[in-house]
Amino acid sequence: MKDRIDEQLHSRNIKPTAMRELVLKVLTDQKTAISLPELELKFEKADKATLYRTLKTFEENKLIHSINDGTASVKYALCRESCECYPEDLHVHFLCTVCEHTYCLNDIPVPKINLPAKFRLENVNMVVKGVCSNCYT
Amino acid sequence: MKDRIDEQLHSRNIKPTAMRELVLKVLTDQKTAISLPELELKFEKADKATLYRTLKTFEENKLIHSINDGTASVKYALCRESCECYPEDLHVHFLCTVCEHTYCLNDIPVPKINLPAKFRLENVNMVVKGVCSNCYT
DNA sequence: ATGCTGATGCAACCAGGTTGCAAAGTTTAT
DNA sequence: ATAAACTTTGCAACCTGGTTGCATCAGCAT
Ligand SMILES: [Mn+2]
Ligand SMILES: [Mn+2]
Ligand SMILES: [Zn+2]
Ligand SMILES: [Zn+2]
Repeated sequence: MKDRIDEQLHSRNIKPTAMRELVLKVLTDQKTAISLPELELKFEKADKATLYRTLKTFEENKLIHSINDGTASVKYALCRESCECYPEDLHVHFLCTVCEHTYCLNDIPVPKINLPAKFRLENVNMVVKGVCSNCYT
Repeated sequence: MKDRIDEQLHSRNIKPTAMRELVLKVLTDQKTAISLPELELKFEKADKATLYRTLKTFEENKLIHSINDGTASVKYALCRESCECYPEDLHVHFLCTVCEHTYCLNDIPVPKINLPAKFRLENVNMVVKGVCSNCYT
């Protein structure tokens, strides 16, 4: 288990500290994306700033990606093994208005957009809001 | 001028107060979307809470729509005359990473997405980040 | 004029995010 | 082995955008 975690960290050139292993473990166990405040709650006693910087490190090294779902807090989720966060790697996200969970729709790539002349695309954030299958009536 | 403004307010069932006229005037003159903090700066002396509530009223009545571009602050821009903010009315937004302006790409509708089974779509926020034509090198 | 309703202004508050700095831990050089 | 250099952590403080409670004010109906 720990081996697998450390391997993941190593593959993204992140030094495996105790804190980082714990955070990555939490992220791995998540089925939906998690925010910094939510992450704090996963620990008995953990420093917000450290978690914040851990997430930043993870994101900079493309171990995780951030999602702006329009709620108060940014969510984070693991990148796939092969992900380099290029526009063509991106997928759609889904925010359920009932359970408030944010899903990575890994199988749904962000559609290609034809921008006006002389607009250069670098990144895309596409979030669909609605009701998820768990909350479906 | 004022006639036009009041007409717009009236068409969305918003009582035309002095404050609202001023705010709508600012929004009309904007070429790019504007945030609450930016809106505050447009006035010599204006109350944040009032502006906040004005924007909320405008949004609830579909005179404006909000844009979550991933920056610290939510942006607002006028809806088109015919807009009812249904999913099929939505367009793509563009955040320039150089000038930091957020554009409504009114001519680019948000592409239709096929969600997984039993996911119901209610709304979509699609923001492209990159370099705009003004900042294009 | 009087009273009702909604809009405004002010102040205080809240939460997420961010930073400075010193202590602790790790790596590298001598 | 020891010291120096660098990285990570923990704590506290701070900033900012957003939000709310409440008293006052303006407009409209009676
Ligand atoms: Mn995702
Ligand atoms: Mn728009
Ligand atoms: Zn749900
Ligand atoms: Zn630009």
